Amino acid sequence: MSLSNVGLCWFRQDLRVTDNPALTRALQQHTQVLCLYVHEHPDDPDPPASLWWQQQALQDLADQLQGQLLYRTGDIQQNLQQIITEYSISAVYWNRLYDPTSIARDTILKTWLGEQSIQVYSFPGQLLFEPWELLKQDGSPYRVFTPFYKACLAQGLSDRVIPAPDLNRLVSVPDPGAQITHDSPAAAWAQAFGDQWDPRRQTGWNRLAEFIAQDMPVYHKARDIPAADQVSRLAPYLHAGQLSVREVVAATRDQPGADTFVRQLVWREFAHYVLYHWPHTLDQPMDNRYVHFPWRTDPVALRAWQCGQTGIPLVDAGMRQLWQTGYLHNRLRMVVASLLCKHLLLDWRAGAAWFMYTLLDADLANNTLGWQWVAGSGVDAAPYFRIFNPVSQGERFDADGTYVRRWVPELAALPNRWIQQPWAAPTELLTAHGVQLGDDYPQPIVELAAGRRAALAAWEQMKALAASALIKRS
DNA sequence: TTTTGAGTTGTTCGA
DNA sequence: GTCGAACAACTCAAA
Repeated sequence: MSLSNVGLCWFRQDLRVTDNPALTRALQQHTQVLCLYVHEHPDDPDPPASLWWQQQALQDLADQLQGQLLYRTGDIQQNLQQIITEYSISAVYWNRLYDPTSIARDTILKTWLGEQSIQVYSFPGQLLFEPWELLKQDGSPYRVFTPFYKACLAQGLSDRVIPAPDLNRLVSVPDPGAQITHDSPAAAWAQAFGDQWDPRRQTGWNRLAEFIAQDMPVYHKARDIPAADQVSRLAPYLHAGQLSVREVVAATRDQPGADTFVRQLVWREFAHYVLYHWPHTLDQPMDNRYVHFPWRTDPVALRAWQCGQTGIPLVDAGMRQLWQTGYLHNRLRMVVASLLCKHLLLDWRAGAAWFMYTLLDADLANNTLGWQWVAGSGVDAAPYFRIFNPVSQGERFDADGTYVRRWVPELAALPNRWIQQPWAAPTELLTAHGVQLGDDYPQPIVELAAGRRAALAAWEQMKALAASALIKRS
């Protein structure tokens, strides 16, 4: 096989052919293009749920490339070195990522490739705006969502989508029909995902059309009702880059309800923007005072939360939905996170790690922003006094208990009056409906009013500690 | 330059 | 039962 003028398109979180600037440009510049994916950390003994999605998405991408996707595992630099020689690569193309680990890696690779006279071209593919494009008048980055959102709208949300290129000049790879082999989460766990989700791009695209027609017109209200499930469910497709955010914006443009939905897409944008400008927020609070927050360590409570055994029905329903489906409705993400950080005073980073492990859409930037928001330590965070009461939330957003009954079947027989707070129900009523608290269903792990007071007290304590630390320093 | 008002997602208390 | 106020501190943009 003679190869000349070969470009390498390195796929990362852009597992698509349409609206893929790196792939399109590589095909414009080269007579032949090699498509590559490298799974950098194989042999993870306990892979997260999102690896299941990634594996399926890769297989789907390989199908779209008529099998011509070179799949490798292990160190990226070593793989590139070998591939460059083997395939006579003269230039490398990729779409940019904005998390600190990827930036550090890509920077090193760019220098290293340059030293070998290999051209490197990187492109904007993951976001609507490059994070350094949107700044305040004074040249510094936005810290508040709404001004950021307005700035995005003022710039105009691009809906220019690059059509799928002609793929008949891809380099043939050995064994193109081979399955993408990947370490995947435990078989039984993955099985449950397969029952719920189809990670192929076309399915995501179909879901988008369905969402726009059926759900987006009422999205502003219905998105808060977890049982209604009238949300897009596109996050995993967006995270893997099977759909580009520009495609989604373009499809929703001028359709009823688009404003509210696009605002959510801008939140995704803001999350990546914040992580780019303040990479330390990955595990450090944006608000310095929170360095002094008195987080507790309580593995038993953390485990109860993870397993959906807190004895608080709405929270347990959410945590079970998360574990069983790799997905959690947005409102429940807030409710369960608030219970962990506020009532239980457990470190948001423990909750964030669990979400990253269990969510099929596990996205570092979105997850970090969300948790810091709930904890109160982040950019434009929830005020300290906003403590979600899972009973009130249940009565407001799951008034007929549909969602709780779906995921906490042991309580299904209880009347609406008590479904959100079985501990308050008369014992004889519980007995009559076959519920023995502490036996069929746990006693609540925390008394909600006391937990709220403890959270407010912890906040006062943090303030005092932060103030005295400030005095000591000055 | 200074001031002002608003800022994703809530709860409780008291009138 | 309903309703408004209070709950910090800071950022940002417009007036």
